Amino acid sequence: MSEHPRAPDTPPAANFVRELVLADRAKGDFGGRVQTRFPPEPNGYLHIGHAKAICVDFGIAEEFGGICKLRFDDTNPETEETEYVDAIVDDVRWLGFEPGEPLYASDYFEQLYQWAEHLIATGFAYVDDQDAETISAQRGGYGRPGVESPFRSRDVEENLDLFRRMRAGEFADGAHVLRAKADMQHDNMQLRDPIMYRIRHEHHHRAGDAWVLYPTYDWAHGQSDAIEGVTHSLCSLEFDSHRALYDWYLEHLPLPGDQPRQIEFARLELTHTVTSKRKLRELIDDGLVDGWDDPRLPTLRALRRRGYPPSAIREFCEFIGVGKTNSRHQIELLEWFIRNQLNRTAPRRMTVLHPIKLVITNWPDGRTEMMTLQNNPEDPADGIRDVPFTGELWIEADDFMAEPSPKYYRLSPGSEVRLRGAFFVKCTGFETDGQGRVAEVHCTYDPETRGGNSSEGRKVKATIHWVSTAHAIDVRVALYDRLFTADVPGERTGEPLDDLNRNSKTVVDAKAEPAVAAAAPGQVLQFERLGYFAADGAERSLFHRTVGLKVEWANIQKRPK
RNA sequence: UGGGGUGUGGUGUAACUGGCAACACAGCAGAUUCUGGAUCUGUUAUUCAAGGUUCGAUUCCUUGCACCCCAACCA
Repeated sequence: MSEHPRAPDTPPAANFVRELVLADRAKGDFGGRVQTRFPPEPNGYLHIGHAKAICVDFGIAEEFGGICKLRFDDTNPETEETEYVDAIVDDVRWLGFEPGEPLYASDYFEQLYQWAEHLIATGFAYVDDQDAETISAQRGGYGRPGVESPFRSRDVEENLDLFRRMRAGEFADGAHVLRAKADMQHDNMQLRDPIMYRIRHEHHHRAGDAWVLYPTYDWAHGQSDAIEGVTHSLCSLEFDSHRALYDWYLEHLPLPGDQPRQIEFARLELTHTVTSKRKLRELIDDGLVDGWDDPRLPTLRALRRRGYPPSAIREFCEFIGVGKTNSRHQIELLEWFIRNQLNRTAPRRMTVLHPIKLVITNWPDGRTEMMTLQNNPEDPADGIRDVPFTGELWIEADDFMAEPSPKYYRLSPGSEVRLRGAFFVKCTGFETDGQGRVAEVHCTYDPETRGGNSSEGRKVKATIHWVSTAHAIDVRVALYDRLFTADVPGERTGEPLDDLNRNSKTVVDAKAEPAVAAAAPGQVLQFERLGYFAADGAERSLFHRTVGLKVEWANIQKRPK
């Protein structure tokens, strides 16, 4: 792992979860043990928001010498699939954590059932015959008490009988539910006799057809924690009001060990993107992006394809900390961590995205010379390579201006620049095509500057990249812009898609130096002066722009004259 | 409408449980540079509001205000 931007000997940033765990240990709770879990529902792919949760869940456990397990919260057979299970395990591992053998809430269905009977027997649960609408209406509202179900006083024997027959499959979906007998007057709506079981004649991705009775999240979650020996059950803020119910269930059960503690923290949100499963799915289903691994998406699969190093994502997550404040981090900060990492590790190559021809008029006809360039000036250990140089090169269209604006110090008539690692060249003229666009730039080179330095100490203000036209290889480069133009997609209208950037992807045909052909699938290169680019995992010669370099020039142009 | 949570520069996060409000990103200025990158130096800017307690309040008290979550047989 690379070094953290924080000074190495400063203690880890304060973090309220860490402090709560510390306090529990000081009290001797849980026998000093720390165990957490990462509990995704296998109904979609993991995204950057999950990455933070994973870092927190695994991170806290690791920090205290405890363990963290991956548990699938697969209590709803309608939406869950094995495909997602495999992808999630894979993503967790890619991020850099060892999920071990995954656990499944569905493996606890029998124990959950037994505990449900225990609750019935002790008078804390009952079978309700009413439909969802009626139950919802009886629940009351904010500031209005609920009214009790007419089935609430059903006796234990009848409840037990009905519940067993529910399990046996005697009833249709929705005919009965099992409810906790808590408090219909409670200020916290979660405690107004919540549903524990619903009947679903549905195939389960793991349990198969063994059950028609499925536990709800609230009934399954804390109990699963208890079964596994979880000590600290970390979840996101919206479950705050569920904590009372989490505790209620646990307090009414003969637990095998200590009662786990739920702690809520703020999830990660980023500007210019969305993480809701519904929106993500919509983008894909409507063909607005090319699939779950489209590099514009915040899914882990997409970020991986785009070339984001997992270690940089982890550093980012550690850096932003853990708190209870709802907030949205600027995507620029994440990108800073990505660049910071890649700058040290990505080999440099030259690729011209928008080529125009540069002709060196005093270069000997037909001559090729090999220029030696460092693979990474930030890491001399990365070695050197030879790049073929000739009298006809591709250079970036942006690197020439027929009428240079103030402060522009690349190529323009009469100016001299350095061709990276090669020679100084002086512009002597240019040709335009029929529409007045620059088609070809002419220059002369100074043979005394071979390697890129003038012997008499002459300086140039700019260095540009180049590719010999005779040796260039053709590559396709996908340039990505923000998927959403607004910081907070949907903030104005309530509909994120209203802020969709319709031009978030541009694919250009580019010219690259020969060494680019050797890029391994997934490898990230720095195309000099342009940014970082990841070789596609499947399509050779396709590169995805991971992130651009910072462009000072853009700021210069923005400044008032 | 009842309950719960949260408010610190432009953004995000800290401040040893009352003692000079700090760090990072972004911005600006300069140095340096064979990437207008990176690096280095400097710099602008912050405690939701109003009261109170106190020698002293981001921290404690009171009252407001703003935002988020909760009335799925989703998680």
